[in-house]
Amino acid sequence: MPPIAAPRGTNDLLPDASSAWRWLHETHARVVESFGYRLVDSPIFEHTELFERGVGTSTDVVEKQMYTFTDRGGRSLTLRPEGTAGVLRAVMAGNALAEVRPARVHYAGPMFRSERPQKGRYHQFQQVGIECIGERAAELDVEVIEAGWRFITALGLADVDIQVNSLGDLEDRQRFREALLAYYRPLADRLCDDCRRRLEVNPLRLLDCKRDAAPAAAAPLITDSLSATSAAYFDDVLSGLRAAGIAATLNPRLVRGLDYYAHTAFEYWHGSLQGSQNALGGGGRYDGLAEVLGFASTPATGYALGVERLLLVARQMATVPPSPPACEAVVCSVEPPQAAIAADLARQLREAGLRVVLDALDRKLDRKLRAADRLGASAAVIVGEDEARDGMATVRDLRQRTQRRVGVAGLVAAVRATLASPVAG
RNA sequence: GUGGCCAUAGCUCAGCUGGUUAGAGUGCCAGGUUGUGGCCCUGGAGGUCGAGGGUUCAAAUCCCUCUGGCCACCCCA
Repeated sequence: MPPIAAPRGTNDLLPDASSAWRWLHETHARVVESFGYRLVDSPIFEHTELFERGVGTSTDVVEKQMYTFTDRGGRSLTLRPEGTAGVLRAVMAGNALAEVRPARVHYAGPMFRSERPQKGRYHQFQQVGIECIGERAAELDVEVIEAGWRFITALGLADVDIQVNSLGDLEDRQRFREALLAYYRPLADRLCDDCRRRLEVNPLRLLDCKRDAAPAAAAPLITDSLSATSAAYFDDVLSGLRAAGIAATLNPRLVRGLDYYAHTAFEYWHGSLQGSQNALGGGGRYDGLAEVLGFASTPATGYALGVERLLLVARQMATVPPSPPACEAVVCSVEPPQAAIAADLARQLREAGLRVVLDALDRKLDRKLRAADRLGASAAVIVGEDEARDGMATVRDLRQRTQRRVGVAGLVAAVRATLASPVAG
């Protein structure tokens, strides 16, 4: 019988990988908390309706990418395909806005989409994100874009390309959609299959056809359809970005098709990401979402970033810090009779706050010291027959290859001193 | 969901147009005499060649199906 494999499109995080993840999550929390964002967590599954309404029934995500199941009460539940809808629901349901407005929250966790897996795209993937809920103001859009940019920069990823656009409000977009259709309909015969489908389903997507860029070149731009108010709002965002010293590329073809999106839309691009996965993540203003979910109309803005993609680039750029060693010290017995003493010394060191591995296995000391090396320990505590008899322990500095014998009472101090000693070479 | 490439030891890979007991490096375990490591030497364990079926005297090698990975597209993080 073949061993059971991991399900398709999932990843196991073994220790080296998970330390990279911890680094990323801690960096994200540190950066966005410096902007006053606080951590929230919402369920990994929700009522299917939340995503049908919150992501949009006609989108691919909802049409064919959701992991949906029926629970024992006959309710339809879905593993979350994205974070915003659930976090917004949680914040609104918890009435957090009654306390502080806007509410600034961040989150991190797994999302699920059953798309064909590829590098940087999985069935279960992780996102980190922030949401700023409760006010419509250009400066908040700028704040969100800046926070994401600072985070990516803190990971050591240079050359991030921020793409921004404005989708205007609902009326602007309606007007634009008509202009777009008026332009594209006469060209229908010359469009690729995908684009003919987009013409019906999601006209805004026509603009970034990858097969034939020619039709889009002369197409109308949303920026030309913006009302004076919307245009002014967008100008405020752009000048805010400039004032914050953030270089952003104006991209009039950057779109989001859903009705509850409004005004600012943006993506973080990185040159080393190829083809269809050029974005590290993106975000924008979604003033209409709360209402769609049945809550009081509430403006909001936020971003979501793909952890696998960030790490893909970080590994490529070699900015991921090395995994910390498993422990600081290894306690080795020399022969089986000293095993109990060694275990006791290990316990004392742990109680003093050190990270300690006990090696009381029945094998030769040289193997134990070699294993201690591989664990990355800086110190070894050796207990043999002599030490046991005299109530002593040998504390060895594995980096400097020096050692001294100390009384058991002075062990913690001696190990601490060894760990604090400078690394040779 | 559509199309293409791929799948050999824990890891990285070799194995010519089908031919006997499938190899290397690395890692792992052990030994190089008495309780001292990152190097070196020696030995050992570990693979039903992704799974199932077919062609053949003979399949890791050819054919089909499935599973998984990668790439392009759709879409997205």
